[in-house]
Amino acid sequence: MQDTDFKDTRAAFIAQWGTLGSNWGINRTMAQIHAVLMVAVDPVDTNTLMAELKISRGNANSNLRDLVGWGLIRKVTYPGDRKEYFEAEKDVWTMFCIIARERKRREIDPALQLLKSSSSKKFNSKNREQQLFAEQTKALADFVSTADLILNKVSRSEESKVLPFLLKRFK
Amino acid sequence: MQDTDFKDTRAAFIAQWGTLGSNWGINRTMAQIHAVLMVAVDPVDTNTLMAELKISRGNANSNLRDLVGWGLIRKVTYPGDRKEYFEAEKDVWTMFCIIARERKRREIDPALQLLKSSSSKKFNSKNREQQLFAEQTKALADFVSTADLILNKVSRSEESKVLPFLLKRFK
DNA sequence: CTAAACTTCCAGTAATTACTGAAAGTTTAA
DNA sequence: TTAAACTTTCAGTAATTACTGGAAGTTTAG
Repeated sequence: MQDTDFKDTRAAFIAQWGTLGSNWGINRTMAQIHAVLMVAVDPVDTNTLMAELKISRGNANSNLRDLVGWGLIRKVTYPGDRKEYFEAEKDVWTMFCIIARERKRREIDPALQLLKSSSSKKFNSKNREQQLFAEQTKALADFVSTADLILNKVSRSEESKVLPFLLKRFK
Repeated sequence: MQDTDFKDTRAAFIAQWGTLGSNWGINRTMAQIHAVLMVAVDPVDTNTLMAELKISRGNANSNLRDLVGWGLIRKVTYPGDRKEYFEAEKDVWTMFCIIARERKRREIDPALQLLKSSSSKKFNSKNREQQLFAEQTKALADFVSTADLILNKVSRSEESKVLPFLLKRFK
């Protein structure tokens, strides 16, 4: 493959990863930085990212901070070099587990708490509206709890144990 | 439960459902309309939604259209009444399957197509950068394919067959 | 201590996304 | 065929979210 073709392929991948992210509530730039780091042979410094993605220092800095916060990338420093470099977790299963756990913590847990507290109130059983509300929030709470439990457990398992098993069961 | 308390509980639920939606790339209003309809005893008309959520006719109309497009709600009309009413699919498992299938179709499929085409290019095996790119996009493509396959199969199963099984296996 | 090399913060601005409201369109009943 | 009752569209605007760039902060070497 020619270098120019490779550049195009790589650029398309980075762009698409950005789109995917933004469809799932993650900002485009953050997802793109992640994409660049995932396919980088060596750790990359801020200036290089700024140049590659044409973004400002502030933007790069804050998205890098967020990615470190997620645990999807880490800072790397070399002795005698003051610059910070960044490298991504490259193992796809590990990435999946990190994302699953973080989204659980940040979004599912609070929602679940509200669903549980909503559904466990003392409702007026003579009131059809209250009854339906109780039923529906209970059903949602149960579903989310169960899904959460499963995801939780799956994301603590080894890929080699979970995926082959699920595939066999559901393929 | 007093009516005023119930109103608060219901309002908190609707607000939270909106937040949850917006964290997952679905606009707040659309999620809130969905919440209102999920806990509504009878089908609801546009004017009622506009009043409850304090939104304009245009906003209500376009979000209702989108929800119908997702298959999460449907139009209901009554003979001799010109107004359109809307009711939500209330079964939680059915909702989950609808959402899973739609997001697959709209987002996963296109991403997967790019990942597959990226990873299957003829790379220069002497070039370390191209090699890593090939490996990484292949790993992503494989993972997404597998996850997609599983989700696909799960979302076509009956809740009563899937969840108890998964729970038993992973609890 | 001081300056160079770098990182972080943040007020202001740009870009994106969502919403409004009025006008145009549609359907139905008489 | 008309007008009332309703739905849809869309240009303009508001709200939200993301980004820029410079100023302030931090670290390190000499």
